Amino acid sequence: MLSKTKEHPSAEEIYLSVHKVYPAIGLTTVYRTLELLVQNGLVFKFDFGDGRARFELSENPQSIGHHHHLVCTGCGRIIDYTDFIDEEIELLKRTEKGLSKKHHFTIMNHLIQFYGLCDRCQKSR
Amino acid sequence: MLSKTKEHPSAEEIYLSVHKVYPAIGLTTVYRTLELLVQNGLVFKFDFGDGRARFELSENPQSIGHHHHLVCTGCGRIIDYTDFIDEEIELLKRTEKGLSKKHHFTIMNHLIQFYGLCDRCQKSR
DNA sequence: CTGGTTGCAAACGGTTTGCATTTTT
DNA sequence: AAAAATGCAAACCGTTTGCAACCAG
Repeated sequence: MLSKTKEHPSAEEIYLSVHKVYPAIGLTTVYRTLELLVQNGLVFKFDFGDGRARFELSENPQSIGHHHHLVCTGCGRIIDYTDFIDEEIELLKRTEKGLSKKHHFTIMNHLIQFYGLCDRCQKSR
Repeated sequence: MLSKTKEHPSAEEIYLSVHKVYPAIGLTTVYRTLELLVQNGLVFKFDFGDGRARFELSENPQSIGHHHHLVCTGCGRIIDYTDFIDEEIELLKRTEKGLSKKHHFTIMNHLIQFYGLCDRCQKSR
């Protein structure tokens, strides 16, 4: 029913792609369905601060599901990085385990973002 | 000019508190000023996915400026945690250094969020 | 006089909601 | 027939923008 068309599709992008297959479906239904899926942990909802929510299926193999970004606070550019992931994952696993136990949370995903200024924005000041 | 009234105040909360001191100021000016400050790296802008942006001064001593949260995807509850921070900081410092060099980013802050279901939301399903 | 800052009100854009209709059981 | 799901249009709400008034140099 939900095809994975993009890395982090927005609700509207999901609507458009689903609409191709089921032209009868409306944007409202997409929103309502997404809300359900998110509440049941089947889909994750992220917010990169660009005004629209992003969604992603959580059925991925473990190796995926890491959301590590560099966000430029000057121009809003977002860079996905994959460096140092191994070390990070190792620590994150431990941290998740500890946090789950202590706060009685079932952790299903995580988001790591570094904020700063990209090369372009550093020069332009 | 900007008083630090809360951990992560929204634009409107900032407006209200500034407005008490300078009743002449308008919400628009707050937004415009915040945008400037964010672009110059003096203030950080976060998004917890609740529809409004959150801001925080970046003039803090280094030990602060860590934004580590547990976010419940069921009910939206946000828990600030401080466990495992030391280990994380150690890794983050290394990661930041590497990323800065490789992507020519000046990293000034970071955000770590774990998504999952809190104890309440696990039961209610 | 010129350029920048401000507040107000209107516009904007993604998301949510009310409600009548359709579908499902 | 009752309950659930759907689409449409309107409402919502945080944020942005156009514009005229105001202020600074």
